[in-house]
Order: sequence, then C-alpha cells, then structure tokens
Amino acid sequence: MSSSESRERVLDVAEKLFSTYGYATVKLKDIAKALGMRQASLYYHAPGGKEELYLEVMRRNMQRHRQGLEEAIAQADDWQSQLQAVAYWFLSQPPMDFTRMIHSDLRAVHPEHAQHLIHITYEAVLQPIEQIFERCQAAGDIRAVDIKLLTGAFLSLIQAVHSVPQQWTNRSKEEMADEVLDILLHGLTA
Amino acid sequence: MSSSESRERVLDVAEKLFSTYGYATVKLKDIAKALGMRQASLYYHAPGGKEELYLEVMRRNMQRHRQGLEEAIAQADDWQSQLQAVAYWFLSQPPMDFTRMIHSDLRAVHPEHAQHLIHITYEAVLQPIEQIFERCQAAGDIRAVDIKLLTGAFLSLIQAVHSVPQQWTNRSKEEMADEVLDILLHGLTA
DNA sequence: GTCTATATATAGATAGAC
DNA sequence: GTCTATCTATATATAGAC
Repeated sequence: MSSSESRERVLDVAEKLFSTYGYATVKLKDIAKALGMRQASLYYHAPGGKEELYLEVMRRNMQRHRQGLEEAIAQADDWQSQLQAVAYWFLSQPPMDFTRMIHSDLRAVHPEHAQHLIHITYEAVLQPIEQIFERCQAAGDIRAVDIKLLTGAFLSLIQAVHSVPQQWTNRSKEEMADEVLDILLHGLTA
Repeated sequence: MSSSESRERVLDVAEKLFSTYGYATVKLKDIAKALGMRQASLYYHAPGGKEELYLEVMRRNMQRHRQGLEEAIAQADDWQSQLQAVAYWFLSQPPMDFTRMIHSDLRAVHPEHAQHLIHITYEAVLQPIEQIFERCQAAGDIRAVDIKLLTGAFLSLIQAVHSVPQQWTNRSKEEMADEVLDILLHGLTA
C-alpha cells in the first residue's frame, strides 16, 4: 500500500468516527483501534496530533462536499431533481451534524481554525444549496421565503433522515428522503 | 437559599451546558465555573459524580418536557395551534439535539442507563407529537405519511430554528418557527 | 510502519481544613 | 458549603527499539 493510500485510509476512518460521534467523544485510541493499530502508531500518520488530524479531515470533507454537490446539481435538469440529487449525495456521505459541529466540535479547536472551517463549510455546503433555492425563487417555482432559513431547514431534514436508526424502519434512506422532500414541496395538507 | 433551591440551580446550569455542548465536551470545571465555585465543590451538590449528574439532569429534563408538552397541547384548540404550541414550547427550553444525544452523549453512560433514557425520551417527547399527527391523520386533516418519520422531521426542523445563531438574522425564533411550520403544512410550491 | 514504554496534561474524584 | 491539596484515571504526545 502506497504512503498516500494508507494516509487516505487514516483520514477515512478518522472522518467516519469524528462525523458520527464528534470531536470530544472520539479518542485517538478509538481511531487507532479501528485501524488495527496502537494509539501511538497514529502519530506516524498524523504527526500533528488530534486537532491537526481533525482539521485535515474536515478540510478534505468540505472539499469533497463541494465537488460532490457541484456534480450532483449539474447533472440534474430541473430544480426538484437537483434537490433530490443533493439529498442523495448527503445520504451517501458520513453524517454531517452542523449543530454539533458549531456548538461542540469547533469549541475544541483554536478560534482562528474554527473561523476558517465555518467559512469553507459555508462555501462548500450552504452556498450551493442556497443557490438552487435562489434560482427557483427567481423563476417563481417556489414562493417567497427566507432562503437561509429554508436552506438550514432542508439540511436538517436530510440529516434527520440520515440518523434514523436503520432498525426503526424497513425503508431505505432514499425512500424516506423522497417522502420528506415531497412534504417539503407540497405540504402536509396537500 | 434553601438546599433544594441551590440544588435546582446546579441542575439548571448543568442542564444548560450539557444540552448545548454535549456530555463529553462539558467538563465538571465548566459547570463549577458557571456556578461560581471550584470543581471539587460540585461534589457537595452532586456526590454521584459526572455521569450521575447527567442522568439526573436528563430525567428532570424529560419530566419537564412531558408536562410542558401536555399543557401546551391541551391548551390549543385545533391541531395547527397544537403544532405551533409544541414548537414554541421547545424554543422556550434548552436545545435538545437527539442526534448528538443518541450518537455521542449516551455512549458515555452505562448501557442500562442509556436504554432507560431513550425510553423516557420517547414517552416524554416523541409520543405526544406522534399522537397529534395520528389524530389529525385519522381526521383526514393531513395526508398519509409515515408518522414516525414525520415526527422526527418536525422535531429536527424546530431544533434547526433553535440553533440558528441569533446574529445571522434579526427575526425572532418564533417568527422563524411560524415560517417553517407554514412550509411544512402547505409546501414550498403553494 | 508499528511497537512498548513513558512523559505530560487534563479530567474526575476524594480528604480534610475552614 | 466551599475551599485547597491531592489522588487516580484517562488522554494526548514523545522517545526509541524493532
């Protein structure tokens, strides 16, 4: 295995754990264990320690989201398909809990790093979705609502679907996302 | 100040911190500092230590939610007012992050305690809301959807409003909740 | 690249003075 | 009721063998 491959593997494992359980909950020992190595061995792959590892993980994560969302949106022809494509994209990725990220995880890193992460998160995730809504609001496809609020609501709906324990239902996440999207577009009373 | 009053104050402060930042992120030192005392002094009020304090906080929290939701629902005359009353109730309370609770916080406590907390959370919070939706689905006020999914979606929308930083907007949380509720009921395309 | 051993820092918990 | 001092446990980080 090449050096960059094994590094990717470390980042993959760390990302999954950090995304699922949060910065403070995940110990370096947990990451090492998931990789089948000792805690100290992690420092060969991540000499910067825990905080630096978390930052690299998040930077790579946001980079991937930006790319993935861009492609998902570009390949869909109408705005409703774009929203569905965005939803499916997030379901294919490790869960992203904004609330926990802002309130918990980012408090543990140096303020200037937190600031930067918030910035790239906005550009990678919030902005592409806002732009979908802005376009279809301008085209008259949806009514006048607060776009930032709508974007936050949309994301929290998707992530709620993402974190439904698989045992509570026998439906796929995509099916649930479709149902939630349908409610968002046409309402409960339709 | 009576003994039970000062105990309530400890629980209030601990609840606010645990609810906002999560179990692992909040250190006993943080709670003590917010109370204006030293970390060791906390053990006078919470002899059981951190985990026991967290459990007491959550038990009391769920008890209060059950009561508060019951009253909010009972005082509203139609189902739409009930949903609004439920939303306002949650906005008046410390934020409740189910995702973090299940994925992060509960992993830190003994499994039997975690199990119990999940159970009382379901009874206190999920069940009352499910019942609203079941009633209005039976009455034909809303169309056929997965009630559990809808309940989760509703809650995550409210909490999303709750965790919008106040500086991002000049609108009140209640206004935002009204807008989100309106979208949920009538859809984006209405 | 991974290990053991260990140093250092932090968090949780206890003892006893006041 | 709160304090200081301290113990213990845990987590992060480093050193050096293999």
